Amino acid sequence: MPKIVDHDDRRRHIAEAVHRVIHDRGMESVSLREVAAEAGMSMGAVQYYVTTKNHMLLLALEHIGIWIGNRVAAVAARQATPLDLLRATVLELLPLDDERSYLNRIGLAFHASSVVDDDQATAMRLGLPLLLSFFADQIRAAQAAGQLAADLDPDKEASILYAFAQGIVNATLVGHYTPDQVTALLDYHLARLRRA
Amino acid sequence: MPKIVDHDDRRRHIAEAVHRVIHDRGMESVSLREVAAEAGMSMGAVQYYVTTKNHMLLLALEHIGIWIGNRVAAVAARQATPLDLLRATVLELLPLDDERSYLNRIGLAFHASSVVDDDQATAMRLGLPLLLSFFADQIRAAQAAGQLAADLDPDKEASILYAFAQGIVNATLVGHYTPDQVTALLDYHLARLRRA
DNA sequence: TCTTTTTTCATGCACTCGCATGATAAACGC
DNA sequence: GCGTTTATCATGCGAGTGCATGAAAAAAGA
Repeated sequence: MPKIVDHDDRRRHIAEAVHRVIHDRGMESVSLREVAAEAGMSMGAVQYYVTTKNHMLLLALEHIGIWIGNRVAAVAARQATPLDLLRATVLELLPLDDERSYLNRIGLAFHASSVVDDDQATAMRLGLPLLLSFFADQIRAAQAAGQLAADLDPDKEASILYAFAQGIVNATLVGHYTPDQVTALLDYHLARLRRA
Repeated sequence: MPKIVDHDDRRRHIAEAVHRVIHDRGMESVSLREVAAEAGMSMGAVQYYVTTKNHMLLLALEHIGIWIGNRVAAVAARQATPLDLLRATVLELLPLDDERSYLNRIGLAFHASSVVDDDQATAMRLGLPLLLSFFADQIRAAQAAGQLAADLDPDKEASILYAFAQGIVNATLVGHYTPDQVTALLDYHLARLRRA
């Protein structure tokens, strides 16, 4: 039996190299050679695990989704009340520190790229309903616990909350908001939802 | 005296070709040759009006800003009350028909590109404060007219409204919302602002 | 017609791109 | 050791990249 390598590990290694290239030099700088150099392996080795450049990008997109999902799950496990959970989850999606900025830069790049690439768009849409229904569930729970006004439409509020977060991400990444302003905006909006 | 050409017209022609390339084939497909072909001129002619590829992109970005600004101004001139104006302006920014989708596709591409290019980011930030203060002014006017709750923070509401719009744009461009859903979400949010 | 100035164009250069190929290298049952 | 399978690598190919250059064309006053 021959040399055995952990393929998942290798793919993750490549995906992370793609992430760094996108973050540092932008989606336009992603090439097989550039990623190989960033990953510290030869271009041929990258090709062995990735059939095409598009495949490589899909891999990187998939890994971003998993990464964000894990972060959200980890934060969710730490919160007590539905409202805390909701707030913490939204904060987790915003570029409030280096790691979240890093994730959001890459996310925005893929967002734009997905507009033109159907496969990426399909992958992009995967996580969205999950997040929205998660938001809606927490809103419903918060209503049941008397933390949020009873007459709110949970699904619409979830969509608005997510859209708000995404819009803030866009604006912040081009340098328009500071983390403090972002947090203040979210809290202002959440405070509004407590009133009937 | 030699052949005289309207430079502004030529630049606009080039900028529009860039727009079409970005819309149809994505930011990655923008090249001097591709744009020249799209504009129906030789590559040398493009180079005569545009010193570098970056310059070409900045030109296209600038023209998008002007285009959107004109559309918003045109819509604004047509509305009666501050609240109608506010709603119509937000709707104007959303991808509710082909032309607005076209504009937003290009806008999103530049948004992502701006994260990595400082010059583009600077250009991108130009229009934002204008739009936000415009929103805030209309909110204040609507409050004065009794159309919106008096205890709203106009600046924060303006930021939230803009972020909401941008987030909806992102989600819609990857195929998540239909125009009807988008309009319903906006009206739901605006209705909330009427209550004290 | 000649000049002068503006505009256009074709072409060259050095480089990078995605992808394919064929030769090695590494690992381990036999 | 051998042989088989897995993994890695260097290299080549055609095409496309941004940018530079110098020649040609176009237009209108002299």
